Amino acid sequence: MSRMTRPKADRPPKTQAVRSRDPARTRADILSVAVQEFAEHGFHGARVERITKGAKCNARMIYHYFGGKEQLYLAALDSVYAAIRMRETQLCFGAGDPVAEARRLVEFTFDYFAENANFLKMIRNENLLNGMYIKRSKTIRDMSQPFIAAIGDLVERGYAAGVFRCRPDPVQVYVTVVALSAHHLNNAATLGTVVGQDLTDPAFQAERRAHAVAVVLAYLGVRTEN
Amino acid sequence: MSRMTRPKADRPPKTQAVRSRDPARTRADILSVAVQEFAEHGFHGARVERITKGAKCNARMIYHYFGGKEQLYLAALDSVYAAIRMRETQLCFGAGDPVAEARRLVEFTFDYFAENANFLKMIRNENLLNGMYIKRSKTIRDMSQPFIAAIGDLVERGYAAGVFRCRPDPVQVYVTVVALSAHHLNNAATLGTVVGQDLTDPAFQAERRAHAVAVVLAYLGVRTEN
DNA sequence: GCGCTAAGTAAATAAATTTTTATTATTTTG
DNA sequence: CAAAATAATAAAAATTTATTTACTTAGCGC
Repeated sequence: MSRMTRPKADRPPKTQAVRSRDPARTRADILSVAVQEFAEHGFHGARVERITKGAKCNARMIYHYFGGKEQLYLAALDSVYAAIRMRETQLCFGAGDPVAEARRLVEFTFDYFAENANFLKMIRNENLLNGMYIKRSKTIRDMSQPFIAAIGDLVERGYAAGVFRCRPDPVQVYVTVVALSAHHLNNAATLGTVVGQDLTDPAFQAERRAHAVAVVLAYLGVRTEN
Repeated sequence: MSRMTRPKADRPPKTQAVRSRDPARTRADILSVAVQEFAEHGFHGARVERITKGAKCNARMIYHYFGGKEQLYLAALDSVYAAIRMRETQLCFGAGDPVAEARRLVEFTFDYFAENANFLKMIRNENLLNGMYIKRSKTIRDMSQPFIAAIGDLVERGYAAGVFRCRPDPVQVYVTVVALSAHHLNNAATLGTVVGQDLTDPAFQAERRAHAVAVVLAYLGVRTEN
């Protein structure tokens, strides 16, 4: 009864932790949690309530900063693509031993997918939606062009040097590299059940990495007697 | 004339096409449409209303025959797995030229995925759900074991005969065959945007098929001078 | 300090989707 | 052929989920 700090007459004296005001941080928090949520559950499975819980903020903030669930999804998709684009520009292919470069190409792709699980998960969902949103994003469209061009160069150089024994379509090679690096992650649950192994196990992944490199090099006709 | 279909007095004389009673057909219709719906939109994106529309029946029927949306999803998943299991048992590997058999293995997998789009789509969604439901299905778990065992045999025979130059882990080979056959379909939307080609185009698919075979044979060390 | 703007909160609303209830009609069977 | 069983329908109810409204308050520039 005799509370020293008398609570508001018409409001329960909730000990609410008032979030300090920090627009940039709030926005970033929401986006970060949203990537996680959309990656984990897909667009339709994602719940804005879970996002607010995770970002420790109010649902209103999502509408304040992003406009709605859909726009938030788009922002999340853009953000994971921006991240990989940054990484891709860092490694510069073009010079050096074609065989070493080819190996590096596979290993980079493989490792990036393994380390950035959310990227593949976002993409898996985006494909479930038939690329509904990716088509809107101009920035995404032409981001991997240099990557594919680099593969084209690589193939030509390796063939000219006589270390590769074929000159395949760079697009096919690109798709193959990505497929070998991504499929076991994208389908870890079902494949794991079917083959009776845990595909997320580091030992399997290490084996898979070496296998992927071996497959690509063998296809290019590189001699690997060992 | 005594049986002139006189409309009920206390009910509007709606010209409703009364569905003839056929439990088996109704159930089958629902299941078939459900496979389509779940494949297209995933579990969370699927709408029971669309399923009833497609199956030309009432929502109540879904609960009548299956128990609910979740159980219907499980039935749909089982049904697509049952279909591929049936096909797999038909082609019997084991004898014959190892190289021809290996080629047949890749081509079968590739063609099955291409022709049965719903299978891959159901699986993609199931992985998005982290294999939540596949784990419950005992029948699915051990269905591909013979397939993998066949690959193991194939590898051994080919190696013994000297036509293969390595003896890889059958599981890795299996994952690779599936990856090469499935990834471009699973990611047609995003990959297509990124490489600027329509991956659903028959010409691309034909090229991809040949590529997949070439990659696997090259990896196994088969000489294909041509 | 003062007031204004925008960040933040709580709670209501609106919309959608799944699930049940109540009822009718058809087929099967004793 | 009557009665029981069950397939089918319409519509309501329950539930979940996204979005808005109305309001509060912190923090910044003056």
